[in-house]
Amino acid sequence: MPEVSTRPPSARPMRADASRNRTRLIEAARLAFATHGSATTIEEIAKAADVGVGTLYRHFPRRIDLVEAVYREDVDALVTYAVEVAESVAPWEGLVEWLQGFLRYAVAKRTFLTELHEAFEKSPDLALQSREKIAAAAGTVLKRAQHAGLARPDVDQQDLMQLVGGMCMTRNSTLEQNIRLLALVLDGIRAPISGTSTHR
Amino acid sequence: MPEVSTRPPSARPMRADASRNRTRLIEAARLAFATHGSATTIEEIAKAADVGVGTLYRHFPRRIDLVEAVYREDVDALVTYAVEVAESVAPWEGLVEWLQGFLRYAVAKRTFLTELHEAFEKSPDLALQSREKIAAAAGTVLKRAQHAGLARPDVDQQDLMQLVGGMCMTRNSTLEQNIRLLALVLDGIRAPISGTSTHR
DNA sequence: AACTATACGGAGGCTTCCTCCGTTTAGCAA
DNA sequence: TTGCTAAACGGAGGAAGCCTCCGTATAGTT
Repeated sequence: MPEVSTRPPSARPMRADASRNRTRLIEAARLAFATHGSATTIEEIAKAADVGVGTLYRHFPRRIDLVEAVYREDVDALVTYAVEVAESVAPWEGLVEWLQGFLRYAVAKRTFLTELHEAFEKSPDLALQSREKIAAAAGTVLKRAQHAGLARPDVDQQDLMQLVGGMCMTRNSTLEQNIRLLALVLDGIRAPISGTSTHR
Repeated sequence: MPEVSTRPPSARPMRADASRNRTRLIEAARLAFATHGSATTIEEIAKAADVGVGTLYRHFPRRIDLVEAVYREDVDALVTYAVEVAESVAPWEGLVEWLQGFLRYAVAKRTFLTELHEAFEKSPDLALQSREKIAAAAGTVLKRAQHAGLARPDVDQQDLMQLVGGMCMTRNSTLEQNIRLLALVLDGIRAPISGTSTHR
């Protein structure tokens, strides 16, 4: 995991101080959002990173750019996790496990998700991009289960994430409740066993 | 539906001008939130109601109080709808119909829901109260289906609304997608038919 | 008609956002 | 090392929204 900037590689590489500040800003933002949610002020982040506001704005012209930088790493982690699961766990169990991992992430990052939700409102693009990545990850594990004949073929990753992602959006949901609801959803997704129903 | 204030009935009734302004403020807020979502400014609402900001703040000290006033009517309508459905439609079909009504509401009010979501963050109380009312409405239709043996008994109204409510929170969901997902959820909720599975 | 509790309005202070531009410095070349 | 300059820094200050405060107006009562 090289400490690399998110700039087009064509241009001259970023100056050392700039690159350093960029990193510190993202870390400061991550901490601040996790602590104060959407009540976080820009100045607060700049201060925590020991940098002037001007510098912050050059790196991240809009608040959402900062949110995105923080979020991107999380999304990548979820994608990686999907690949790992697909390589090491049986199809149906892999699907279940990844979805549970998703729920754990969502609950752990609750405070940050609030900020994220607001960011999505102003710039639908960010929502779209990350949504696609996550959907792709979900697709990885879902399709395996479908090919194995264990999940209904008429459900796609978009639907799945709309459902599972949605239930994380509500503030006062516990991990336990979400896991329980996931089980319900999975009952709806599981391919019907031909012949006798063995529900539960 | 009498045009009544939300004040404790013990005190002297509100002065006529005050009551009138209160009503106008709520209507202005409803329109503004529906149009501009959470970008709505307080001053904008006051102006639309043809009232000074001072007056607005006396009636609704916190932004959220205004949001709540608008929201309360919507919640009440959903509650009423649940009762109507319970009186005139068969148990399972009634459950389905009310939930579809809920989805229609959520999609139609999408812009307002954004504002609502932010309001919930700052004051969890509002979230709780209305959540309970909606859950009660859901309970009305859900319990009928359960008593008729058509819905799994181990699902409660909280879970149901967490699931169905959640999927409305995402910005880019269409009514069609939500209806489709609802069908999926209902498949998970429907009591298993003993003997042969007739899924789909 | 007079009285007063109740309500109104908007100027202004406060906070946060974001831009602009004078100052500093990293990195390079001689 | 020294000098040069493109790149980066920083924070003052204007813009915008939030909310309070208090002098003014009026509904409702006697």
